[in-house]
Amino acid sequence: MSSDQIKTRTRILVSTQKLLETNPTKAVRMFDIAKDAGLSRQALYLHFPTRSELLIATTRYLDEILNVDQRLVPSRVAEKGTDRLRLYIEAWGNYIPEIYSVGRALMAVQDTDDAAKAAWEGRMQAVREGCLAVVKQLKADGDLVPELSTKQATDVLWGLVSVRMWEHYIQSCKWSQKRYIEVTHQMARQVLLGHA
Amino acid sequence: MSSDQIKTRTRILVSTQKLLETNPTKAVRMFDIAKDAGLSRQALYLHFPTRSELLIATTRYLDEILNVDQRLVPSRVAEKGTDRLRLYIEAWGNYIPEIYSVGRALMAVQDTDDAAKAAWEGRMQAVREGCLAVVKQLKADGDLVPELSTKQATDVLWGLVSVRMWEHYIQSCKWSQKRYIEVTHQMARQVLLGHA
DNA sequence: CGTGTCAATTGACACTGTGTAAAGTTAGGA
DNA sequence: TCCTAACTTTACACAGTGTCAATTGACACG
Repeated sequence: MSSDQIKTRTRILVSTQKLLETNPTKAVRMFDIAKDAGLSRQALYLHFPTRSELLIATTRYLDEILNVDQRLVPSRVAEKGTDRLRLYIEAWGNYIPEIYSVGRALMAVQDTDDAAKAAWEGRMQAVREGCLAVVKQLKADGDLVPELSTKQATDVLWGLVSVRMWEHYIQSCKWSQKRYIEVTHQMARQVLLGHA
Repeated sequence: MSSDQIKTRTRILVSTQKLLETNPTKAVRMFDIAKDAGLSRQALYLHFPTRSELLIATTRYLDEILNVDQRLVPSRVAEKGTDRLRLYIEAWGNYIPEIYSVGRALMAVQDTDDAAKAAWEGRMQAVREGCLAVVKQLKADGDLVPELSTKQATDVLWGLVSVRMWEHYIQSCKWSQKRYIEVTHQMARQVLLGHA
């Protein structure tokens, strides 16, 4: 009974992710998701109160099955700040493409839905925490360029690793994921450490 | 007759800009614009075929009355590449806040409207041209860091001065416009020239 | 003075997509 | 056998965009 409910719910989440992934251009409607998950549009509302909540749940689900936390462990345990910086950019930067489709949909509804806005901002705030930790360690190591305050440095790094920047390099500039990581790392070093 | 038509059209454009500016949070509907411009919602369609076209026309109108081209002249006539870089960042970076409200609305409909997408991308492509010109001059001066190709350097500068980055620093990080310009300039120097 | 034209109005309607509501179906478990 | 949970079908409310037809009011021209 309960395990069956979980199955349907999961099926919906999987369908949502899949459709967002495969239709980067067209809008994915509740109807499309329902069809793909094999139930009626109305039945979706038995599991998720609104489209926004469904999108939010899908990002959470992705975070879970893709193991964000675990991916960030290597950077967190690095001893040197510079290593931590590199590992953080690699981990998060390589995670972005996996959540981008859903993230994009979530960003799109932020203007019309407060819950979606809060969810996405919370998500991004967590990224900022990661940046802050990196910056603090760089500072402790005496590697942080003196002109930048901790807040400024964090905000700068946060911007460099933002989803929008990834979007810019990958979509608008057609860079490879590999180059994106390299250049972002290079830029972060140059700006935060004052040299390559 | 004709001048009267132009007046109404302009009134609509002004209302559109004004409403987008004053309601950064809420969606501005055709009804709202019509009310503000003092005519019926349907009458808007006598001047603009769709909401997207209205938004596009509004950005063009803004470009015109705010004199983008003229603002970019100083950077274009600079003799040294480094001066050109600074002047470009100042001119464009200080222009962004003036078009942001409309640009934001235009970005928001890109998923659903191809014309809007093309218009905005064209707009951004023009910015890229500006970046390219800056990079070429830096390279001609021998000031460009050797690791970056012209394309790479252009894409990087393009990203640094993108509307999304401005949004990030001004909205998410609550930076002042002044600091935004300073830090962006600093970052551009560091990344493109290899030093501050 | 009448006529034509043009901007705009009013009222009605089609369409899309989200979300709600009610009544009925089906399968499994006590 | 009865109950319950999950789901279905049908129907509808609502918002917002875009279309259409008939009408009005002003103004210019001969």
